[in-house]
Formats: sequence, structure tokens, C-alpha cells
Amino acid sequence: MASTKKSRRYWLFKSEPESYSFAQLTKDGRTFWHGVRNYQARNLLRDEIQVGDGVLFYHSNADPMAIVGIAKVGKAGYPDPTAFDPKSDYYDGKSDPQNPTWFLVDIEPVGAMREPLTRDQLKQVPELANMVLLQRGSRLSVQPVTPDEWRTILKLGGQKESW
DNA sequence: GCCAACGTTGGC
DNA sequence: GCCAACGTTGGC
Repeated sequence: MASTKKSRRYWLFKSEPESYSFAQLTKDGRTFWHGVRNYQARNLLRDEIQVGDGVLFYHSNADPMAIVGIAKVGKAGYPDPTAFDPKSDYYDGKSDPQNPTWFLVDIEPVGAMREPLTRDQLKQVPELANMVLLQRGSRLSVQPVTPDEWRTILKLGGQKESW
């Protein structure tokens, strides 16, 4: 396909800090976002998320629940190898290596928020009223963020877009 | 293809 | 720890 330059898009990735925290990502320098086993999220990982896109890193099931940092996409969608590894918790015997079901992207840390932006705090910001994260019953672990929401959140977190 | 039962997520 | 919301499974 011709190189039609698309503008950067934005996403929010949820993680339980007990399984993988932003601090760990910062230490690792890069990680492959494996183990997503939901088709809606898969479609985003496989088809939509591009190198250079911005990622808000959110801690779920945590105290506090908060957006704790910014990451960027280092590699776009490719098959999730853990789906083919019988020893992995994320093994899926129904996924055919010739036609993989599950995909992932790589992300790299950009910077921590000055302070974690807690869920309670976010709920009080009128500009964020429509954020997918804050909708009732929203469980998607990979979700889109609008440019306006992104700008608002970076400002709240004392962060600049710097890559 | 419907839908009840079941499992999981994740805020509270 | 509870449970609402949602996704998946499987019998029919």
C-alpha cells in the first residue's frame, strides 16, 4: 500500500499492576502486550494500532485505579506467540499458526504522570465524560482515546507529547 | 440461530 | 467480597 501518512492515534491499555505495572514497563524498556483474548481488542491490536501511536497506561483492580503513564507503540500488530505455547496461561489450541487468532503490539515507555490520574479524579473532568474507560460496564482492555481526551489527560498529568 | 447458563472483568 | 455487565459456550 502507498505510504499515506496517517496521523497518530491514541489508545488506553489496562493492566493490573500486580501482573504488569508501568514501573515494570519503565524498567523493561519495551514489552509485548500479550494475552489479550477478546475479539474487539484483538481487532484493534491487529488492524488499527500503528507504530508511534500514543498509549495511556491504566492500572485496573488497583489502589488507586489510575492512569499512571504514557507509552508509545514500538511495533504494530503481529501474532501473539503465547497463543501457540501449550505451557502458557494464554495458550489457545484453537488458534492456527497459519491463520492466527490473537495479535499483539509492542509498547515502550515514554514517561510517568507527575501524579497518577485517579479514576475518581478523571470522573470529575467534564471533557472526559465520554471516555470509554469511564462508561458503565466498559471492560475492554484495549480501547480508543480521542485526541481531545488525550490532550486533556496529558495536561492533567503534566506530560508533553515528546516523540 | 436463539438464548440460558456459565465464566470473567473490574468497579465498588 | 459482592455483583453488574458483558462475553462465550453449547444444547436445542
